[in-house]
Amino acid sequence: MIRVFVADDHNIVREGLIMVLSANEEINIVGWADNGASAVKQICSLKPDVALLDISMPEMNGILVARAITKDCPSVRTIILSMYSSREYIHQSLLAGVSGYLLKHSAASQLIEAVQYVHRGGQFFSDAIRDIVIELQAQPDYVRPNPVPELTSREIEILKLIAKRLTSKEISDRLFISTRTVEKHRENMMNKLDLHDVAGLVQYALANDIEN
Amino acid sequence: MIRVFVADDHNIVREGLIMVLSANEEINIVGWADNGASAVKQICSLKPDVALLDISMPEMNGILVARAITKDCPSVRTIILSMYSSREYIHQSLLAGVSGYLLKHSAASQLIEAVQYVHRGGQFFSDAIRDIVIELQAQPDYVRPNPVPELTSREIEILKLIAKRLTSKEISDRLFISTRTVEKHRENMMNKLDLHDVAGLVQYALANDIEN
DNA sequence: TAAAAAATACGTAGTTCTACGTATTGACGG
DNA sequence: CCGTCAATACGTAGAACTACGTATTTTTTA
Repeated sequence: MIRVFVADDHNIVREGLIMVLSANEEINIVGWADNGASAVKQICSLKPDVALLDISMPEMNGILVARAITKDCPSVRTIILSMYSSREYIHQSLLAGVSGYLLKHSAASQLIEAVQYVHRGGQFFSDAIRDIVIELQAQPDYVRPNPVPELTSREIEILKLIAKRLTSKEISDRLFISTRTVEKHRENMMNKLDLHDVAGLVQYALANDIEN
Repeated sequence: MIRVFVADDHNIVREGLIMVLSANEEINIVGWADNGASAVKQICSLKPDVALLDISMPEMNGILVARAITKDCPSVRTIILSMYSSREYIHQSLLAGVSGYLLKHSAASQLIEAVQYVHRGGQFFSDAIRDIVIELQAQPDYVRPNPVPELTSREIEILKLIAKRLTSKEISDRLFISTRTVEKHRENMMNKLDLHDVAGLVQYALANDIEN
């Protein structure tokens, strides 16, 4: 039996994943989570063989979860499950020590295959991203465990408003701080994330469930 | 038996949805599609009772599919399944004549419930969006079947570049046209879509699979 | 308690975008 | 052949953002 943990904040999607996985008699779902923090906590106590992690989750994204798992309970192998094949995500995932990266576009059979393969000690990547993985692993700086840039709570607060399309002026009015301060936070965030415009910040916010 | 059709381009997600739905003995999955165009074609020939439509799909997004279904085979009831609760999506969906709008955050049980409820002739909306629905339906202009704004091919071409974060200048250099022309296209798109900044355009592009 | 990080604020300069216009050309349909 | 639409281009004005700075206060942490 392969003991599997599933973390995805979209309930419908997660329950579907569990159904698909459970249909295979070799797989046993030992737990699930709908947010990153809870995933880390549970995974470290349940010690599943394989943890399937969605990237976009509240509290802590899947890549950060993988990083924490790799550090604190390296016996658990992690597979990232994502909608996006962005180079940056793949890079960060590799640095976080994942054993696989699957796209939600992949067939369900690949999901099973990936779990089995990774459980046997292999690495599994969707076709579409295999090339990128190889390329990244060949890079000399591959080892650099470039920490996923952390935003401060104030920055996140402001990012939420930016994601709602408020202007710096509107944000400063709402938070009773100066426009220049908002702009500075904006600037700091862009520096941390290596972004250069609002659209980038908004996308980052959406990709990391920084909303509401 | 309720005959259900599922359209979602993420294979893993779709197969999961089918598993979840099939587990209910009242529901029978009669078909599926991984893109909007194929969905329309199949739905109109299969005539399921209920069609579950993801918004973000290649070729044609779920809202456009719903619109086509409402027009060509109104006996089929449609439910939108989306990650986002954006006011605009909800508005467009209502105008497209959908019978329900579910968030992927909802529990799988809600999915079943929604299918059953809609099949019985009701409308089903996730909690988080019910308020918005009510508010929108109360608006005097609710009936206005504001056609989903169509972008011209040139506009889409430019939108792709905007989504890649090129500035108007960079785009104009690449397409050998004037910066002012690019800005005009930008302006026209924003008018059509009722958006007011780049981030909105980028999001629209992503939501409608206008990429690559 | 001393050092580091976070939040605050301001300056200046330049770039980019947004929102109003107008206008010409070519293509297509009626 | 006329009207409409798409694509092109330009003007002007102002708003908003980006990218460099510096600096003070508070909070957190080592």
